[in-house]
Amino acid sequence: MELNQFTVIYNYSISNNLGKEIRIRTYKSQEYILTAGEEIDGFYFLINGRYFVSSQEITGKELLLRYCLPPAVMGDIEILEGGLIQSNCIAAEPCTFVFVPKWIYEKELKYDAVFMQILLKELAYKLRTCTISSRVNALSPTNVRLAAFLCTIASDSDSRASYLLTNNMEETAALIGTTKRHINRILKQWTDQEIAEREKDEIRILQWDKVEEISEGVRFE
Amino acid sequence: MELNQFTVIYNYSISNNLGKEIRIRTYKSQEYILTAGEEIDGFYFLINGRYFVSSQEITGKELLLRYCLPPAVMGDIEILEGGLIQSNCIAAEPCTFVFVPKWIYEKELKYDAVFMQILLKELAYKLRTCTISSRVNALSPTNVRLAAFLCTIASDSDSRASYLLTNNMEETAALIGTTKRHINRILKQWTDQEIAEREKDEIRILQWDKVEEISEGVRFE
DNA sequence: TCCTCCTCGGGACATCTGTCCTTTCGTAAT
DNA sequence: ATTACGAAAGGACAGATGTCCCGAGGAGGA
Repeated sequence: MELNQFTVIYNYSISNNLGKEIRIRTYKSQEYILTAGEEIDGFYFLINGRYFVSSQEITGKELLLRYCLPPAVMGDIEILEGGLIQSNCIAAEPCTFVFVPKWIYEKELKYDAVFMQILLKELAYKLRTCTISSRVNALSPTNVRLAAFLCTIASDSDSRASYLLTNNMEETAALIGTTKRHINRILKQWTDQEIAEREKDEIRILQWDKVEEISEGVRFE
Repeated sequence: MELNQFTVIYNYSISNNLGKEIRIRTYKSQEYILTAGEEIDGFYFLINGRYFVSSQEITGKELLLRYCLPPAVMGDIEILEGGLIQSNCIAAEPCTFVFVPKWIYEKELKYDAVFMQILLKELAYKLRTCTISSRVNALSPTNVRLAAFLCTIASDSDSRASYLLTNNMEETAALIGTTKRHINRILKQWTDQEIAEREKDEIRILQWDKVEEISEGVRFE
């Protein structure tokens, strides 16, 4: 898993006496890790926790782009293109990163095939999923997106029980490019049709086959 | 410009006697270069022409993702992630590519830092622009998107005369995630307000400052 | 010239979706 | 226990947007 990444960096750190330059950085839940518009200082390799990436319009509106689990890399676009930070990255739970300062990359890692392969895979993955969610958000109405979202998540983990927690609703809404209000509207329809039911602070899906059907086969992966 | 890419590949081709494996491939306007779901056979480096990339939903609906000018690379996601072709790539005008078979990449280029840097930059660029258009499409109403689109294009070339040709309308609509009908609706508003005017088969912007204003500062780059 | 076909602009309509606001409910402090 | 605050669900409304469709005009063939 994430050890691959760590291994590469670790090897470098000993073979080049750079161990003291590579740091572990930790963030509390909800803490901003990167802020759009600021200067990037290096690569961040997530080895523990979960963060989300959100992109902001000049107008202030915001779109949640994706959740990231280990292994994930922050800072790649910025360092490769030499620009400012593109998106806000916020810890969704306590997060631990291996931090590699930019100058180490410029001096050493830039010419390391293994390290570059890691970056390439990460970028290819991000680009593929970004393309998909862009397309899904643009083309499918919200109920399809919501169903597709649930099906996508459900195929990862397999506890097909209660995915939507009321707390997540706002984030879920942002992730599929809509509002909490509208999610509620759809959920109301579903509960009326007994596809789902509400409980204290969670929404339970009763008929996955219906949700599957609503999703029209659309997925986020 | 695109010679950088060609140079790397060219160097390899002589130093490794691979010249005969690297081919020039040409496509006619409107010809499919890559078709989603098929197997990828190598990298394609655009050295001449223009193509567009469109992504298709299972449902058949389609979203135009971007136009590509030289230098641009096709096949990166697929080869790096080892999957099938993700999107349709269609020549918008006659196109010339340098084609590098997959096995040459696997055997040689995979370990070449310069080649990998090219891929990294290309991927970073695509990811950045994909993120932006995803966000803009999701958050801004269509009139803002259209204005932003025009402003983005206008800042590239500088003939601020007649950007929207009636022929392009369908594509333009797909590119900003809407329908031709709706573009027409907006254009009607603009002509009523004398922001634009229609001519035979083109739309001329009369007041760029108004378009600028409508765009709310949103851009696709 | 006339007919046919095709495309384009735009009318009519339905519906999707966001915003604003009210009501309800639960929690925590007094 | 009571009160006050805040969060959540959902009603009402307006606006944005897609679909369907029709009439007009242009291009090409008979």
